[in-house]
Amino acid sequence: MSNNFLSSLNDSQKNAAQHIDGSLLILAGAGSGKTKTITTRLAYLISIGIDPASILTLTFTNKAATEMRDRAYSLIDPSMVNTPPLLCTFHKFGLLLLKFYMSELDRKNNFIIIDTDDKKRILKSIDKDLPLPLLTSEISKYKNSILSPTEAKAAAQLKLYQQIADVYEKYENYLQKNNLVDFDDLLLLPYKILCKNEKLANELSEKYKYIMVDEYQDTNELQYKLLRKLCSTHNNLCVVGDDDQSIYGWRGATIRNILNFTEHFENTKVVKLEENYRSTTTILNHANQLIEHNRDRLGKTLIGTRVDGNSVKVYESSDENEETRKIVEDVKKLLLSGEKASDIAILFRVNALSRSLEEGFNKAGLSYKLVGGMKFYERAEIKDLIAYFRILTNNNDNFSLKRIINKPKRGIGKTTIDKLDAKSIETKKPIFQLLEELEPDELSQVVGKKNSRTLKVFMASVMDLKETLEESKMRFLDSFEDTFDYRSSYDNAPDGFDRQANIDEFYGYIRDYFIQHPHLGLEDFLNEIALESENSEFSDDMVSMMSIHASKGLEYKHLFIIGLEEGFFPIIGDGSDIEEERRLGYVAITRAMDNLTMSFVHSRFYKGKRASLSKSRFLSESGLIKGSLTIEKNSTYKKGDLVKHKIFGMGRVQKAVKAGKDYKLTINFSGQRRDILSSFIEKM
DNA sequence: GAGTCAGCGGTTTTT
DNA sequence: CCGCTGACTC
Repeated sequence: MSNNFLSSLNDSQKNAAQHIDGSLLILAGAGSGKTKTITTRLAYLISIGIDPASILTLTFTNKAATEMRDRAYSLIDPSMVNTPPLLCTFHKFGLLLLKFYMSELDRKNNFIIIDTDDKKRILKSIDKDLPLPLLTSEISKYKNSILSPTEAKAAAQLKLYQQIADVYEKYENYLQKNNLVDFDDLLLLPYKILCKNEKLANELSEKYKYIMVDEYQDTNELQYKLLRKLCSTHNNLCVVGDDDQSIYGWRGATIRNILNFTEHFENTKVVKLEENYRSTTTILNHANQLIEHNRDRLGKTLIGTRVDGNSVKVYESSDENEETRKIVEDVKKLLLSGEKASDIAILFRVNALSRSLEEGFNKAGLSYKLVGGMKFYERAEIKDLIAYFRILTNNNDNFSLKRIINKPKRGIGKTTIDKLDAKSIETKKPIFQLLEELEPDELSQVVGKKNSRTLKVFMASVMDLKETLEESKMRFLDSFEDTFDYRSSYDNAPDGFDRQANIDEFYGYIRDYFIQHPHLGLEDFLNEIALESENSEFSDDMVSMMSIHASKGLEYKHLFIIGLEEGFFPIIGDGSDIEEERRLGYVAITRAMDNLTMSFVHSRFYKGKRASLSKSRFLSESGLIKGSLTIEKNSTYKKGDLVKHKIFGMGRVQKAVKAGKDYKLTINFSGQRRDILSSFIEKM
């Protein structure tokens, strides 16, 4: 094996890559060669004789896992490696553990993974009055804080939260009964198993002696605890992340994991990767200025390695049409000058802002791709097929059965389903079993004669299909269509063409899977795709449009960020976190390599109304425009407000006394107290 | 049970 | 403005 893979690293990168034992925190700024560093470390560990099977690398997305695997394998001489190191997403790792050790929780390992949509449907069926977004997020929070329904109930003070805890309990029972597992369970259940069986926990910890985690700033409480268990015998945990790029707080990630890493794990070595190889120094300069306004950070400044450029522009437009016109013009010029469309991207904080852009691009005849729309597996027709396949592998899956019991339409409506549900609860048997076991006249008593006949015919087809599946999984797909005519049910639908194309693609995909994995069955396929979001191919040469969240990890030579207006970016109001908004701004700016254009408008048409807007504070904070003019001068101040002074920098208000139009403020500037009039202060 | 229409609410997204 | 939900009719 060649060891010269280290030679292309800079000193800090090398320092991190050659670290062997003990905990390591790599603070990797945007564009600082993060992936290169940890893939090199992986190769390095193997090159010095550490058993690849003892190295575990965890990522968040399949995309990151694939990219890392590719890059790591290109560094390793495959002939040296017997077992490749395990490199996968957190959830995939959880799934593997559950497949092996589910019995520790007295559950069978033929469970089915449900997605967010399934979860919502189940919750809705348990309680249709409580607001669904609250329910889903609260239950997720409970699970991520390892709170059982009983504990959640005990902790609930308000009636609302008692109700939520109640639904949580029913939801958990439902999952257990149907042997379903949600995404949170893929982390929670392994954790429970490791808590329950200490011997096993130690064995696993011994097995995975070297653990690496990517994007550590996006881990949640549960992931941290799981990691703790896994490192309990060695403390060889290497995490990579950037506290300034933590943008998933709203879905449970806790930035504290990375901020407190050195306290969580003893004798941590910290390596900062601050050299940025991506952007011009001008761009970096503005990114740095912006993020400086945050308080909760470890503190790190990106150092440019590229030349300074005249590379940042601000566009001011009266409305979104003018904004679009300017961008379309710029994009046209870039393309004419020979730039590749795939080197150009437009980012926005809110997906709704893509509309006027899309119109403008269409009018101008420019092709574009909108990243992150409806996912393949979220399409109704695909979900229907998955539901069909699920009931074939898991008879307990009432939920999937109900989804397809009337698809294609066979005259079974809500009332009938309700009756079956009631009977299912009464007899404590899954609907599938009822339909199978009850004699036709018994079933008639539940749902009526006509429905009974329909359902019996339906069941006979399902059972036939099950048999075919056992005999030959390849023949099964044809039999499926022959029996249920699912594809042809879209023959005359208005959007039938697209849907049938999706169905064909899906069938093709399954066939391919069966060919690739002759020893694996339908059940394996289902669990595989549950964790998979399609990686849209980046081969098309088109201009990309996407949310800032979707842009994470990507880079573009020419970047436009639109919608820099208060309310759109940053979003303000409850549930929004200004520091996280600012990190989003930082992520957005640091996607740009050569040219960056930031755009704001005076008014925008949104939610059916035209709203007048003021420019984003981020424009002044990043030093792109002279600020203060648009900052509200007569706003009120109170204790705890974050403020900024031209000379003294950022501080927090300790006391505010009204003095005429102004306030007299006592401000704490990093330990230094000063009294300053509010007219000299910018509110953050 | 299936199709139609008013009314409501509408950050960010991966697994 | 646009898409989804739920009440209402055939």
